[in-house]
Amino acid sequence: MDEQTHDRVRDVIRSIPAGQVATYGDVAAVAKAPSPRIVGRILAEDGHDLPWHRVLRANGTPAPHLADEQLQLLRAEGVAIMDGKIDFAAHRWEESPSAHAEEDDSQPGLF
DNA sequence: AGTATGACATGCC
DNA sequence: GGGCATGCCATAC
Repeated sequence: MDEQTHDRVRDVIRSIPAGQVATYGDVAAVAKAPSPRIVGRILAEDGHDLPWHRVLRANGTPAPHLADEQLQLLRAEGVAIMDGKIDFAAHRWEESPSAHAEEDDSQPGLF
């Protein structure tokens, strides 16, 4: 598996500031993951150390089993919850790939 | 070794 | 608005 993608996804999620949220698709896009599914899988595998609660679905609603924890954690960070759903318009994390811009092509040391 | 599934997203009908 | 199919990778059986 690609450690780079794996690491990038974790890095991106860690880059999400408190009080803001992002969708799997956004994280996948910023982390340059081949598919948003990878993001969900990485969270399930190695996301225990990451603010996984800041990652939501495109609908603004987390997974059914996690939704309860999600909403509480997010609300604790100051996120506005609209009837069990996150207010995207108010807390959508601005994908700033350039902000942490790692090398994308790069063969480190191969230059 | 192959099939099914999972913290998903997107396109089409 | 809801259901079906596809892309992708790892784990479980």
